[in-house]
Amino acid sequence: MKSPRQPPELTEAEWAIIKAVWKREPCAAPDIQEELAGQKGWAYSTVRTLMDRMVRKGYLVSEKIRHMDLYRSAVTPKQAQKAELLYALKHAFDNALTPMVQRLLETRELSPTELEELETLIRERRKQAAAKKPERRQDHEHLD
Amino acid sequence: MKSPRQPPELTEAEWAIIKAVWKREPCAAPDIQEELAGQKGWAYSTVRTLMDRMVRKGYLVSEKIRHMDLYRSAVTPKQAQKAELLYALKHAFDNALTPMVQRLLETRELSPTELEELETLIRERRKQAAAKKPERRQDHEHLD
DNA sequence: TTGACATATTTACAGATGTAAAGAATACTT
DNA sequence: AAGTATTCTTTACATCTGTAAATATGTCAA
Repeated sequence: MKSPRQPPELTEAEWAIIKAVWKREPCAAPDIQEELAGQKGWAYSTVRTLMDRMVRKGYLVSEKIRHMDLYRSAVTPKQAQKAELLYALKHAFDNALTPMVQRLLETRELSPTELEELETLIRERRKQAAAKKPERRQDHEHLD
Repeated sequence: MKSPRQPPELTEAEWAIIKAVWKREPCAAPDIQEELAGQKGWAYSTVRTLMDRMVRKGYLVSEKIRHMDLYRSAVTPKQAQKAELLYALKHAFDNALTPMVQRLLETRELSPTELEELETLIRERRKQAAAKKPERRQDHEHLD
């Protein structure tokens, strides 16, 4: 037996699908087929199969409206992104966050703007952390 | 046909293997089997199969020394980490780096130390970038 | 040389994934 | 009502992954 990449752990094809769903939900399979026709050129049945499998996995939900199946996402972008990051963090970096960011910075040339954004990001965090210093953290707005 | 997650794109099992190889290379399959016996409890033949597949995929190389097969990694940790990051960056974040870091910061509670490390990291980068400002970038020590 | 080990090779098999054709059902148009 | 377009359902199949038993083969100690 295998432990399938925990909660949302998407494959490349699944990422394509769910991104299209996020963009147009609630939506029918043919919508997604069209949406992806350009990049993927998948046949309707392909898209459909993928979507139904994703329903079984809990990434999407579908409900039948008369003759049609309507799909919606069952995970938010946030959740899916987080899962992807956790996967990388765990396997490629043994959960060490700093090295991960470091490698990320080396991964491609950053524009001054990006660097600035990042610095601001971190500084904000630091301010926050400092502010709520005396608190027993563990539960914040982690409702995603 | 399918485009297999470009260059090094490792599965969970493969990550386990290659990390063990990095730790002990050059090494024989039984070494790795032992090394992972604890966490994974894989049979020798399992480890062996995985390793040989990884050779075919170009993640490892092996050479026969008399009666034994010696394995080495064919990709560096850096390369593998980078590939993993690129995968996440591309699929989960549409190549937008800042959002990725942002999500990463929300992904778990960061210690003040970590935050400080991160800030330093970015500041260093910024300094570098500023220094070599007038250069036509595109080619640095990106030999990984 | 004969076992006993250590190591390698072959073969298997279930489940996941990528991809889709063909056939069935429903709805829309004229 | 018949034909056409739309959507769904079934079935298929190759490849990849996780997992390993069984078998063979080379090595070394007695």
